[in-house]
Amino acid sequence: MRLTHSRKLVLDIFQNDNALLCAEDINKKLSGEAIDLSTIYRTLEYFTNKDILGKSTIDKVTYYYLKEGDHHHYMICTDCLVRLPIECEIDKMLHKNIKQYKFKVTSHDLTIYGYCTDCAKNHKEHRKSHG
Amino acid sequence: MRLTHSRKLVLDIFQNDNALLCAEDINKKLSGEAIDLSTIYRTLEYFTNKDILGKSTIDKVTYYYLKEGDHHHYMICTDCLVRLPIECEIDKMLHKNIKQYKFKVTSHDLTIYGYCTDCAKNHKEHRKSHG
DNA sequence: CTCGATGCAAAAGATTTGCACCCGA
DNA sequence: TCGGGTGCAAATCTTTTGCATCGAG
Repeated sequence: MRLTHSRKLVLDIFQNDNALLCAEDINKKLSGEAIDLSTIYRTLEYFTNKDILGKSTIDKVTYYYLKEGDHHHYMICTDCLVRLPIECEIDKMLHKNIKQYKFKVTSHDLTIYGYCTDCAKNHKEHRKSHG
Repeated sequence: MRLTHSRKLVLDIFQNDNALLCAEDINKKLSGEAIDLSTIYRTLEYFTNKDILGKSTIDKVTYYYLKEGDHHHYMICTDCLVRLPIECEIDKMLHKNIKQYKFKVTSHDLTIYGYCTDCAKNHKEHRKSHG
């Protein structure tokens, strides 16, 4: 494993910002020391193969995250895009389905959409002021 | 709702073939009576908004399916695209997260990916035959 | 020194959009 | 008739790839 300059930079970003990040996000966070987008993609692929990063696709865009711990799901506020992590109990939930169908699960996607406390409040006020 | 020629054709395809289909799949199945791809996309979007079709994304490609019944989630075989319906217990699973964060859920997406019994078997054989 | 890593530009592939024309209700 | 539907071409957007050069081990 070659620990090149680019790879260090990318890894640092994930370590300083424990979030879901897409290639473009990383590109922006590198404003000072630019890395080519294609290199970023290759680096993300590289770390994913090494099981250092995991990935999850939202709306045709692939987001990556540090694979410390289990996996991540979020409740996403569709107003302010804040992400609130949730504990995943999918495996438990699926248990009987998997048995019944003898299905071999390789991955799953789960995302919850809605409003966080603040945005829910604003929405109510907003709606009031409009009738 | 305007039931145009194109829309009838697309709907027919889903009714004759209860499967996951992407825009390109539909385009191919229309070999006789061609519809422009952009129209197919617009038609699929249209039916999705009308809640007649549901969609699910695999590998950056959006697949559509007839929405029989209200709230369905599926385990999808990424080899043969067969769909196995699963009972949704997300609300139960989220209960404590929602309380903790005071989050107002509006919707959620859940899809399970993996291999059905047959494809899992083929995969194993495939792997064997390659080493 | 060598081979993998990188930058650059261009390609690929799915999906969207602008616009003029067409057709179903 | 008229506003939504359609075809065509071009644009968009994310991601991938070819190739010459660079640099870590």
